[in-house]
Formats: sequence, C-alpha cells, structure tokens
Amino acid sequence: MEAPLEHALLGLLQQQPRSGYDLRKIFTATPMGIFSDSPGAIYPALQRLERRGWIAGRIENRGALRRRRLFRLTAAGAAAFRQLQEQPLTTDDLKRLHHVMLKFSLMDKSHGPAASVAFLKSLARILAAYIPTLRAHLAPGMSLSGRLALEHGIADYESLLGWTRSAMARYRSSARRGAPR
Amino acid sequence: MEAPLEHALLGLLQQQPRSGYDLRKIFTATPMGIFSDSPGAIYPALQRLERRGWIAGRIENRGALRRRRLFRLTAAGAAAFRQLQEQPLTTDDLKRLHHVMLKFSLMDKSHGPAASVAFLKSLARILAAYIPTLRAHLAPGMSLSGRLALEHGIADYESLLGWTRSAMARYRSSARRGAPR
DNA sequence: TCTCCCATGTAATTCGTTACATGATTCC
DNA sequence: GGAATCATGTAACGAATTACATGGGAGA
Repeated sequence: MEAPLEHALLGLLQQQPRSGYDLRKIFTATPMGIFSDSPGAIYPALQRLERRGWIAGRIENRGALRRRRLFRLTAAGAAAFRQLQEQPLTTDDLKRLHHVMLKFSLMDKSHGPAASVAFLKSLARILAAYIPTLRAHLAPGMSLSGRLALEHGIADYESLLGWTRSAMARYRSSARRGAPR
Repeated sequence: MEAPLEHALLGLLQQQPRSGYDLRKIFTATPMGIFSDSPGAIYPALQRLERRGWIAGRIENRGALRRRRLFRLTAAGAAAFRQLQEQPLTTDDLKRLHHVMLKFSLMDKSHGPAASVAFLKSLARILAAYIPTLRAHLAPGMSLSGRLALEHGIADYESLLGWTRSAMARYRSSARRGAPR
C-alpha cells in the first residue's frame, strides 16, 4: 500500500472532476488534512498521475475567464484505483492507520458494502493478532510516561478493534432496513 | 515539531549509548517500529546528528573484534533534545500522534513528572478545541464507510482525551504513594 | 564449507517541504 | 487603486525507500 497522496487524489477524482486548487482546499479544510496541501506536493503528483494516463486534465472555460484545469479519472485510472483499494491489508499497514481509514472511507463507493465488510473483517483479524505482541512490551522497568504511552497505543488498537465490530453491526442493520445501494 | 526520526534517535541515545544496529533493531522489534529501520534512513540520520555535534560515535573494541560504532549524546545534543521536548504542542501535531506520543514517552526522563503532566494538560486543551471542528464535517450525504471512518476519527481523539485525564490521575496517585522518579 | 546473523555503509530514485513566481479576479 | 483570494506552477533542498555492497563471526 504505497503512495497515500496519490491514492487520496484518485479517490477524490473518482467522486467528481476537480482542479488542483479544489484538491488543495480539501486538504487544508477537511479531516483529509492528513495529506499535504502544499502546491509543491499536489501539482507534481497530478503531473505524475497524468503522465501515467490515470487522470486527464482539461482546461475549463476556454474563453476569457480565469483558467482552471479540471482533472478527471480515465478508465485506466479507475482500474488503478480499484486495484489500490483491493490491495490486501498487512500488519505493516497498522502503522499507517490514516491510510487504512482513507481506503475504508472510499470502499463503499469503489467496491460496495460487501467489500467494506470484508475489509473490516480482515482489519479485525490483523488487529487481534497484533495487539498481544504490543502487550508483550509492557515491562516493569519503564518510566510512567513510557508505560502510559504504550498503554495508550494498546488501548488505541483495542478501540479500533471494537470499532470494526460496531461498524460491521452498522452494515448489518443498514442492510435490514431498505438496502442501500 | 520536526524530524521525528532524529528526535527518536536522540531520545534513545539519551537513555544509553547504542550502535546504529542497536537502533535499527529497536525500530524493527518494538512498538517504536513506527520509525524506519532501514539502514538508508538510520545511518545518514546518525551522520547528520554527528555533523551537528549532537552525538559522537566511537569505535568499540579497537582490537581484532567485530567493529561497532557506539554513539552517545554530547552536551550539545542533550540540550537540543531538551529543546525538542519543550517545543509546545500545536493543532498540527494532532496529525502526527505517533510523534506526540514519542515525545510524551520520553518526558518523564527528560523533564520529570511535572512536565509530563503539563504536557498532558496542553494536549487535552488542544484536543478539546479540535474535536468539535471534526464533528462539523459529519454531513448527511456521506457513504456509510465515509461516515464510519470519520466517526472513528472523532472517537479516536475523544478516547485520547479520556486517556489524558486518566493519565493525569495516574500521576496524582503515583505522587501520593512514595514519590516516583 | 556454507549459511545465517552481526554491522556498517552507499547510490539512485522518489517524494515532500519551503519558498518563490506569476497573473487574473473580486471586493473595498 | 490596492488587498485578498483564485489558480497554477517551479526550484532548491532534505530526507526516506529500495537495493546494493562489503566483511567478520558463529554455528551446522
């Protein structure tokens, strides 16, 4: 699971065509702000995606108006995005939870609720295996702040595990009451 | 709050002298594995710190044995580390919670329990201000996975806020029963 | 002897950061 | 007319990643 910024850009462009400036604003003003909103990150990233043929930018309003390049996903880009979304989770991904949650947040739209539930299941499995290894590092000699920090890490993953369960329950109940999508 | 890897290296070397390989092992085998354990990250970082005069490496076992460069903090390095630890938290730091927790985990040893409590207090203040801005992004049109991801983000910061309170309580109770340190 | 682990490094490439540069438009 | 904002980009630099390279020592 590489290149989180590109992954986020593809996800946003899959929703609708946007300009570089639109994308920047999303990264400055919304919870997606984990990603860089600097023009030096976004414009080069868009250029890379365009060179790969995954997105296509076209200037809107040819006339006298303020110029604006609107980017949209190509068929190849949609396929690449789908593949990124399908990449199976590994233990390493737990170190980049932001990216994991980005993927999940786009999953309903890219692959539908069933895939979202499968994703939650695999996340739960990985967490259940990982948490005990964290606990093994609780040692007697630690400073209080060191111990508290580690305890927080453990509690954090545990609460994420709890979240996966409640999220799966939400999918079940939303399926019962008039199926979404 | 910049350069998390260097910060982590200084923190580890402050505890005791270690070799590059020791440091790598810590990053591969312990919960500090958020940082890169690749030699291409660690050795250049150690060189930078040494060039700045913050650490000094010296070869152990001059004789025929396997060579090993042990790095230790210099006085300048200890001062730099102290300053990094003292850098006040900002809202931006919430996007790099790993780094925040690293700082906290080292705080008892670098500045003592009183500083740790002050740190927790400032973290709680920033969280209390930030969480409502996240909540403002819960919108009706979102997909279920999008909504769940955002809800998780909010719950995560809320549980962190709860953790700061219980951690402060732990400091109070550990102060009551025979002073720590 | 062969393989695995200890231990240290470098090189090429990629990506992000900060800072700069440019020009149009809107609002006062 | 001047400031703020829209909108797009580039340049210099710093740092991480992957992969490669080297050599000693320990155990089978």
